[in-house]
Amino acid sequence: MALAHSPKQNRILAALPPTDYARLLPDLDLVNLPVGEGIYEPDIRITHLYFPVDCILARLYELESGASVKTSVTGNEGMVGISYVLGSESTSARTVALNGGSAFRIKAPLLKKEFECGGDLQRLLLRFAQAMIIQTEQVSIGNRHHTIEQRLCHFLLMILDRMSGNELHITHEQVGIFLGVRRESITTAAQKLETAGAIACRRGHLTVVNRRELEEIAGENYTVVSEEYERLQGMCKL
Amino acid sequence: MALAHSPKQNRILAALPPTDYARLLPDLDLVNLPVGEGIYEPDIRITHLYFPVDCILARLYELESGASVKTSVTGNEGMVGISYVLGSESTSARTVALNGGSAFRIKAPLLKKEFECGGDLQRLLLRFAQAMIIQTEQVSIGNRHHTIEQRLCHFLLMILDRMSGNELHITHEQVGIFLGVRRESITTAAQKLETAGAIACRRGHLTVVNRRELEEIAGENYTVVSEEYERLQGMCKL
DNA sequence: TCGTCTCTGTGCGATCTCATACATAGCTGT
DNA sequence: ACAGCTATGTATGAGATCGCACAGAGACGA
Repeated sequence: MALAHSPKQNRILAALPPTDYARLLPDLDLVNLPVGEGIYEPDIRITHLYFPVDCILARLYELESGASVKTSVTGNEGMVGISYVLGSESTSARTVALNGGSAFRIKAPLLKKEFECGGDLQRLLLRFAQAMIIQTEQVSIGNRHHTIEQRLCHFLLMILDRMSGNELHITHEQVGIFLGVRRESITTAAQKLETAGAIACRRGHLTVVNRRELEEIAGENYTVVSEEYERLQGMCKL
Repeated sequence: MALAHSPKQNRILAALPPTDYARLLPDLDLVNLPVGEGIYEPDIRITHLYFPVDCILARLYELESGASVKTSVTGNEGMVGISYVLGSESTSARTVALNGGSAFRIKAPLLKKEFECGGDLQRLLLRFAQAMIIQTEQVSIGNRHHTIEQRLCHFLLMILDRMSGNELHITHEQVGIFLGVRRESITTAAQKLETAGAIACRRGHLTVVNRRELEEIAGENYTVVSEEYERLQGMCKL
């Protein structure tokens, strides 16, 4: 059900034929992205693309009112900056590191050129774009029809699928920013999940102790996304 | 601000170089899609792709609970079934005709083959995919942070941009299905918009009489999407 | 013209979430 | 150990939306 976490390499890069990978390698820089680091800012030209290795990045919208909401998260199953490849040189969302870690960085035009060659890289990136659309849609559905508790479960599962271990270093406040709700609502929802035996909270930490329970509460919504990502993952295993 | 409606042809097809278009032409069937027609159903293999000419198609999710919500709409600025091109042979959403009309239909593998040649068609379709991501994200933001009244405005604007004329044949009930809210909520929201002089309602009809007012109420949300589509449209004018 | 069906309008209590305010608890550095 | 800061817990009233119930109004065929 979950993406198996394969540490220390990005899956798309790992799935490339050796010759393709070798051609990219000289242009790939391994960089460290600390938690909270802003990768892209609204309407600022995209210059580099990122292949997460063990970090998790989130696409975050901030409204004029101060309200915010994440639309998708990406770990080592994908690439950040896909919109550049699709033909947009900037977007109106921020991209921030939800979980710190390393990523391979490459100059955007270089990767786009490789993409346009139409080989496995293209195939993998398009597949990832599709998975991202599905994820974004599921978040949208959740925003409309699910309770905060359910959305919290979904959010935790998405993160869990993209990290090793089961302990998150994150505050209720930060979770609230991503889900677009108040900190107090997260506190309340987290308490319910704690009572249900799904998670354990400590100041600034959140540990998932019963993944199955989270899936139960999240409901059908999570299944759809994970299935789409499994198909993507299947390709990466080629 | 709005996509200018250019009747009787799909914009992506119109933007293709004559030779590319000529190559596709024999495989393009002009078909009529009546209102409510289901183009794709969940988990059913996609066999054909559609280039709307004067119909509007919506991507609609239906939950087990019976709740529903649309995630994006597509008119003659795009293609329906983009997920196939991106590598998914089915999706878990339905696609339905929100507004009846004609569309060019083509066998999916044929179009994909042409896409893989990497010319202008690829460039245009990727750009459209990007615009669709932005649209989906904006819908998601609205689902989280906007009132029903605002979302109704956004919805009407998205449709208005994709049709000729300003009168929609649609019931409150149907609008409710797309926005994922009760029929009564649409009635109430529509009344407010009518009082504000933005729209006029008759049984089964909804006429936009003051577009500017709708934009005003919809707020920043609409601007972002329309800007992205303007960029796409800019490419189609090439 | 009448009856029927669909669409629209309205009211009411329940629920979820918000905004605000304030209290407590856990780190951290001196 | 203590002060100060940050994170978490709790309470209250307001607002948006829901679910349900029912009333009127427009279309349409018998």
